[in-house]
Amino acid sequence: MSEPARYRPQAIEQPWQRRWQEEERHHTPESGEGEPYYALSMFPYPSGNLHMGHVRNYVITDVIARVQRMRGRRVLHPMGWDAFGLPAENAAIERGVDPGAWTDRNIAAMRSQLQRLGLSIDWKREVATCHADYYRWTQWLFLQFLEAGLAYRREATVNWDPVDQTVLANEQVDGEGRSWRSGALVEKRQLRQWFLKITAYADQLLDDLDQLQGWPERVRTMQANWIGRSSGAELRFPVLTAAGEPTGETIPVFTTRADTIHGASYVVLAPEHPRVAALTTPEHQVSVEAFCDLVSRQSEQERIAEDRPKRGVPLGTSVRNPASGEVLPLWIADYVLAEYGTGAVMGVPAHDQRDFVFARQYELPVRQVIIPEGSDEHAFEGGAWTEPGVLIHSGPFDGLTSAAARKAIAAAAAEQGWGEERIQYRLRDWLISRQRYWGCPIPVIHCDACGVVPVPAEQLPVELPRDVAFSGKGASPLAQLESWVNVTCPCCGKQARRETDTMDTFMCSSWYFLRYSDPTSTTLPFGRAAVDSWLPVNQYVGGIEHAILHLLYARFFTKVLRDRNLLGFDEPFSRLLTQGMVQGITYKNPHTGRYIAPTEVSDPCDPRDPVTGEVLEVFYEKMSKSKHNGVDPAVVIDRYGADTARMFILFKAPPEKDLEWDDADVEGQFRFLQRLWRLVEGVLAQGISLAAGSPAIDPAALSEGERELRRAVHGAITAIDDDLSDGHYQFNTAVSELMKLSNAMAAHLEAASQPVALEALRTLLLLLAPFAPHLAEELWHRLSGGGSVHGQRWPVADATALVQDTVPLVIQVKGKVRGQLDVPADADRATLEKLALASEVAARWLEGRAPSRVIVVPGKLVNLVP
RNA sequence: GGGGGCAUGGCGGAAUCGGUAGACGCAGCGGACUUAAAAUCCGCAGGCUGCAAGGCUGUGGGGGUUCAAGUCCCCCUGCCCCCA
Repeated sequence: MSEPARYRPQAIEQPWQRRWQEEERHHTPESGEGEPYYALSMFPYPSGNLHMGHVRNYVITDVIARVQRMRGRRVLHPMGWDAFGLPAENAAIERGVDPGAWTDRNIAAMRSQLQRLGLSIDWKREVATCHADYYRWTQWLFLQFLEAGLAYRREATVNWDPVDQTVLANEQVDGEGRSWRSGALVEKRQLRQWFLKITAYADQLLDDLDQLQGWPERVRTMQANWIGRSSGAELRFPVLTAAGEPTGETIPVFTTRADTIHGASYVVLAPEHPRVAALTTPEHQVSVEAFCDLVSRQSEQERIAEDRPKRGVPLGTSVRNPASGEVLPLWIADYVLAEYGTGAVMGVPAHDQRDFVFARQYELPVRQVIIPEGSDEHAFEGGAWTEPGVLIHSGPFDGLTSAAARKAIAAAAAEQGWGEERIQYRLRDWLISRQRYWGCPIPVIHCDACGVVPVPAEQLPVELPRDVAFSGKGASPLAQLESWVNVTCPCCGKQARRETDTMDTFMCSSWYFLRYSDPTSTTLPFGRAAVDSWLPVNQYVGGIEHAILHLLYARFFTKVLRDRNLLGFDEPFSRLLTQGMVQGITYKNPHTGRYIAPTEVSDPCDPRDPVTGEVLEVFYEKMSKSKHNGVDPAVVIDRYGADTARMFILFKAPPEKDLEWDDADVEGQFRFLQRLWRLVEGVLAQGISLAAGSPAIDPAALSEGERELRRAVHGAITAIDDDLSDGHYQFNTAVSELMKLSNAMAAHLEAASQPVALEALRTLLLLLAPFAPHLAEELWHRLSGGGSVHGQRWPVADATALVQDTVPLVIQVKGKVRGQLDVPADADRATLEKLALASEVAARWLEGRAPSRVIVVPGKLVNLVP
């Protein structure tokens, strides 16, 4: 007899991948039987290197897609590339390569790495946001926003690198406010930029979170907090002349604590507030300008952190408290932000901690107007009293509770014309302008005569020019390219200039999931029928780092496009799974702070610095180059095959949790697949084949071992169905069920009759197929299964196979387990009680006394309480 | 500072509705096979105690509800995330 073939994934995986591709096995059925199912992974940035986080993401989605196919659904499982962004432009600046060519090379490299994982992706629907046939429609959608009045331009603050003379993205500014490239201290500059009016949808984005029951609670909470709806009042403080007469101008402030207005002892504007210069008296001009200059160099984080000192200067002008009539000084301070609310607040030191700190610093009066309910005035050693209470020193409002006073004061303000109730959001409009080359050009033209003119739809796309010089300095490369900038106005035909800003890449990723439904459309970004039939996405899978921005923007786009009649649903993603990080074992020298590569650690049980011999810290952290703790998926696949990598990553941790990469566990997973291979080799040697189909099983004629095997088979189906049910995916326990089934088969298969053995083998391979698609296919083929294992129907559990004659019954005495009894599975409560009382255990522990109480849980236990 | 989450063997993790804690795997130990090793197969395994049967104890700590608590309630400690 010849040596049985060994499991060599390297020999079977690529041939099957090629064959699946030839058979177009993963193409999306546009019509036919079965409900549509849309399984989607967040698309990657094409860095050129696939990392383990990607692998985890795409394998999870792939298992879901494969199971749904076997359950008879028509599955859309696409992939694409979030392909605009800074790295390509940096490569251009540093190495002179063309960003487009660089990106395309990376896409090709990552696509082939992804394909090695055996993912059931329909590559015919691939999109790349940097290709003109895609960004043409990003531009078209921008024009929809413009037409709807949801895109507008205004002055906003940008990070300005004074050395490179260029605008920086927030990510390019480090924690100390320095440019990542030049190291210069970054300045704030005002620039006219494009915004999308996401605040117009704030209420819907908040309210519709209730529809998203298939999303993790914490993601919904994070979005709700980000939107930050708060109800309060806008109150207007009249500006006074030096002589104390009203000028007619008022300063509007937003507050959630209108009840404290009588405690206001000053009013503060943000340093960027547009009225600052006009409201500064000549003698304060120098100090105000100096202060504004200082603040412009601070990050927002520094400005509003509660533990930082608050700084400010007076403008010299006074305002009148509209409630008390009192004259108050007008200040500017770093802790007030121009972007939030009205860019002005009333300072109430007694009842707001930041105002309190500020008032102490500048010796402004602290006046208490709220006291704790049922108490006297209290002293302020600790700081402000910020809880609600009862009003004092508040004229007609004395004695009201905070809640009642907020209503009453807002009502009085409305009646007297100095304010009204108002809803305020923390959410700000979305700044989409980037002064960068490698992004989607904003399709508008600036004409001296006609103003902002949208590029006519038939002239789209506005293509990125290819003949560009990248210096990394000065204005965006687009703005420096006169031949591109100078155009004629589509309206009047006169000389005009192109918009040179490109879009935030979040624009491109806010609709790619819609494009997959109709990826080749040349008349619209997607057809209405196609988008409505595939969406909303049944299951979206991606990292928690996108919990706020990407998911919020995608929801916003969906709602706007719905209102433009381009699609017919409210929310894009029905279910969301946020997978955890993949962490690598990390060695660090606690004294030098240096990270040591695992290959340099000679003894992992006693890890020491290879140079100094010091004992190293060992922990798990997100894989990254700088920490030398990364594991290359390609290396793992080369060594063990894609199936082992897939199985390991699914088995090692539940999907939402962080996963600690462990080579020994990978090895263990490989051993499991080898055992399956040997199991099948063993039955092949006996001449067993699946070609005969599924011969009938006579339940009455089964041996005890056969019945046990069938219990394992159908128990596995039941358990895995449960583990893979919508919204509570537990791939780790599903894999462990496969292991249990394989263990049971190893014990009972040889002695089993052919029909029972065939049922077990068939089921094992079907259940394995979504997890280890190559091995399942190969074994299916070797057993002459006929067709592809991936074209088979998901198995259905036979409940009668799970039935047992006797079941173990636990005997408890006063809640403690004292013994076990085999009892008939169908015994009723009275019988169980009788059997328990008659047991040896009862006799021993009750010592002849009758129990005062007996609790019977059929199928589980009897608890005897003395 | 506010909001949310988590804490189970040496390790990763299981455990429907409160009902046998530790499934499955890794590492470990013992045995078989082998000249030997690897691979493979069989077995053991929370801790303490006992020759054994067994007993006691045990899900970060403390209290509570219950016949019964990893699971529910209150307090505390530690870690993580988000917003400040």
